[in-house]
Amino acid sequence: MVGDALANLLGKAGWDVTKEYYINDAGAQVQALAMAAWWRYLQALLATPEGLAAASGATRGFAGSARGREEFEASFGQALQYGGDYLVPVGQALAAEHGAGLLAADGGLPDAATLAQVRQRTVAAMMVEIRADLAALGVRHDVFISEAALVAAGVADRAIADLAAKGLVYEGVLEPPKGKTPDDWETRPQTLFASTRFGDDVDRPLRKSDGSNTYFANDIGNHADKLARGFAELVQVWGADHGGYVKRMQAAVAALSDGHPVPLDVVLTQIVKVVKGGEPVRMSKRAGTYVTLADLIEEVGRDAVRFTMLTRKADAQMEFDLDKVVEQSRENPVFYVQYAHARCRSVLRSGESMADAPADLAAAPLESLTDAAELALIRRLAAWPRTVEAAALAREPHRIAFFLHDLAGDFHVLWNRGREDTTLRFIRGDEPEATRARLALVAATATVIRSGLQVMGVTPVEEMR
RNA sequence: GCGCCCGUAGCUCAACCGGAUAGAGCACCAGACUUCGAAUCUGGGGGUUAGGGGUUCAAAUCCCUUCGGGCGCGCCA
Repeated sequence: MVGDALANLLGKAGWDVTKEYYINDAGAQVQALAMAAWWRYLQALLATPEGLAAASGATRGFAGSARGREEFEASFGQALQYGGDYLVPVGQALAAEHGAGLLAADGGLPDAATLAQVRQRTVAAMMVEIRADLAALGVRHDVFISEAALVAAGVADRAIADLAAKGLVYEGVLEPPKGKTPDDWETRPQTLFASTRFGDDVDRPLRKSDGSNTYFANDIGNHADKLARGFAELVQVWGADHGGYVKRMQAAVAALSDGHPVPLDVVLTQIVKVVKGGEPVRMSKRAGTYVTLADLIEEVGRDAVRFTMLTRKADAQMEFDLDKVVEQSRENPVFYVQYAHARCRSVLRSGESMADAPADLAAAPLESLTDAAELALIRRLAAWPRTVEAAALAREPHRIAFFLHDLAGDFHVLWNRGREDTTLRFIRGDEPEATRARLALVAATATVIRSGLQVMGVTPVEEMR
């Protein structure tokens, strides 16, 4: 959400923005995920007579068991890292699509090619879920980048070769971290990137002991790819748990883009702590307290979720109290702003339906707008371009939310002044020129609110009902 | 042990990256609907900006320190 709003904000401020999503579909973690999916595949397959008939070797032993996680690990001598139910449908799909075709000939574990097939299917299924969540949030990306595809295309290796050509890659030994030395620490030479030359605290490994790339190495490829596509500035939005990762990536980008430096800004967002009635909510399906983004959006609505999330600095620790958000959904500031917009539109509709509806509001003379409340609103509107620019430069979309709240407040005040003093109403039959000026002011207010809500990805409603 | 982020009203958060009396919302109290829609408005109580020290004409903001919270610290992603 922060990235989406920030991209919108930069676009509003005049940048030509491309929103990209990096899919971490390579590495040991994903390999482990694929293995778990294969386990689910066996469960689905062996539930059929054909599947049972095709089983041999270790698979046969597994077929005769309760087919749980422990039985799988015992039969194949393979530890599973993922036990969640969410891979069950993936396993069923694999069984339906391939039948017994994904079984190993010797009845053991699948070979590399088969596992790669499973991995691809699994990642695709996960991405369907992620895209659904993104869509529910109203987040759209222009580009999806696959880590595995970049690696396969040799992008990461070329980027590292580029760094090596600059003399920034060497074989070396890292000191163990002070204080808490891991039990299994053993000193060994590694392929390192000299990130300390660009302000990092220590040099960082590029290869694992088995020779494959670290996550960092592949991510260097990811950034090299962005540089190659000619972006003048890079902005990343990461969770706060990646804070220690910022310096090394900035070092890598600085090294890759020397000669034509491209800045890399990293916006860190704190993990949202979900709270219900003062107690932290555990993400546990078993305890029945599992809370997904989809649940949240369904309960309070997309606009309220987005506005609440975006009405705070990204790097502040925050609590999201479910009870309060649901209970206060009526009092949520988002409705305050949307109500102001709806009132603007209501007035403008009335203006248009007048017998002698004033035309060409943009050219209306504004001298008649002299009331303190009118001037306050005008001043606020005049600050809009500056606010957008400052918020964009600071990478702080939350400033837009606060601006909109203040702007809506100014408008509501003016509206209520008109209830006490009828000469301050927007539409006055006896004063066509004053009406024209005020409708111009209302139109400008509506335009700015609409523009700001667009940045936040919140709907500017025509009426509240 | 080291590094990064943070600590502001009872609660959730602001404060235009050194400026004037630190502001909103929620909650609480008291008022305003024969209105272009009261999902709004008006007024009120509530702060030693975690504590201490320093720099400055000026500090929530910068520096030091103590306390408290979050995150991170090779072959995870």
